[in-house]
Amino acid sequence: MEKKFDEIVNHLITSGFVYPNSEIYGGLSNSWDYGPLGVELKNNIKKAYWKKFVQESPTNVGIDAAILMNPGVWKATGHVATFSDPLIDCKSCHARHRADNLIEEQFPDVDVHGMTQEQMMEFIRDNKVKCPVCGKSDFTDIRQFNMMFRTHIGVTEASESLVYLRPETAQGMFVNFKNVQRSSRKKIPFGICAIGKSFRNEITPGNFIFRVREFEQMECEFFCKPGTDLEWFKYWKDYSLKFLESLGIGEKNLRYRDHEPEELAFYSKGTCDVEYLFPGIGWGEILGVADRTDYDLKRHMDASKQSLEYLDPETNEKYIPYCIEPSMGVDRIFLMVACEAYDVEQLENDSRIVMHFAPKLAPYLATVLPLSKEQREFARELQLDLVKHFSVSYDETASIGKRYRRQDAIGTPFCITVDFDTPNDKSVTIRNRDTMEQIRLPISEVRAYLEKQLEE
RNA sequence: GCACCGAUAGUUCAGUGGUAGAACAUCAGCUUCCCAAGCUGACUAUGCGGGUUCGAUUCCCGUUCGGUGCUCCA
Repeated sequence: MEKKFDEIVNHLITSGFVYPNSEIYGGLSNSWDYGPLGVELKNNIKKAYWKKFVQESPTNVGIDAAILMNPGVWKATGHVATFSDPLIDCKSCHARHRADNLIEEQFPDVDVHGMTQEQMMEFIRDNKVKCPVCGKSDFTDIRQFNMMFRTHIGVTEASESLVYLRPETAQGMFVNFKNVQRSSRKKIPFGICAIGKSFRNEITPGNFIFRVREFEQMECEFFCKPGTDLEWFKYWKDYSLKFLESLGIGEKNLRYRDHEPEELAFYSKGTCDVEYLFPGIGWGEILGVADRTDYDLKRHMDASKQSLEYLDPETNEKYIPYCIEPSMGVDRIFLMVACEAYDVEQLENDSRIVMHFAPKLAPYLATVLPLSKEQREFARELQLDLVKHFSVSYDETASIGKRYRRQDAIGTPFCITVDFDTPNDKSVTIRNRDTMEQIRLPISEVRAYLEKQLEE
């Protein structure tokens, strides 16, 4: 059955995965909260990332850097200057344009990049640059849209205390390059990973949690010797794609997309996205692997006057490492996993929603259900025993069939039923959501069984 | 940011310038017990703020949120 994006969103909102932010006050645009099920799923995604990129990687280590950083960081990287667009509106038809693009398109010989905002405005006025939509030349002033959120340290709002909410976690890794290298005694090549919130004042957010202003990133800055960057680029590209596949995403719904030279970010020599085919929306970026070269470390060296060079102990060579960055959005992976898992099963007279999460991602790995309330004690005891090791819920209301369906709708892979025989044979029935198979297992073996399912 | 469209229980949908209905869901009781059974009952809604009016959920204005298109996407 064809999946509909709106229905998936609706299911996520009504069943406790995601809520509209500050809803009782009318909400805050493009802000979402994660509910009881959502936070479990999200944590499981992050756990899977950490396992794959840090714990199972012989080269990588992790850090957790602060959201607020010395503003010098963002001046050095070019984010303060470049991370903003000079936008201009046509007074006649209200179309919005980028001032630099307008000039570039109509006067290809002019070097817009060297122009200040005032110079661009002057140029547009003097040369009667036209609005490509209506052809008139009547524009508002240029307004800078800096995408970095600002706040202040201290109680006074003096400009000296201006700080930014980080627009990417990456810089926490770059500025800690030396600390990590020294304290962990890592040799090039090695990587630093982090999971954390980033903030961007997007002009046009939308599509549920796909593009939001506050989001969570999982990034890795992998440092290698200049000249080896291309092969590492390919390595992390493949590694990242395999990671997504390990979350249960079908191969046919994933693809690589190389960035064209003109769409490359200001720091990047080459970028390749991995995209997912969202139902009803189309291909959307899930992660990007970028060759950031030595751009960041070099900028930080220049600005901080600190050496971030690496001394190769074998060759006694000194160099600034190149950096390959696989970067992905937790919220986008969340949405992708939910879309992939969502399924509407047609039955004879009605239908039911089934979320086919991989066991390691499911909000609840299992639930314990007493067949009738007579088995309540046994069932509770088993559940309390299992929650020491897994996320396991309990439900005793309504018929057993209805309870199975509830668990299907939130993607619980295993239902453990305590029945009339359990007190005698000390066994329970485990139902598999995907195969619908039921097996009878002694209570003492349930834990090992679930353990095994998690590994697969 | 601009233009257009929309907003009624948790969900899907009725309806009305004069007491807002249903189904499903949820909860409780009875009953049954391995895939949404049944019966009885309970809970819950006109996004927010103004205006017109004797009276507005309904008409008008603003706003918020969402959707679509444009623009943008480091």
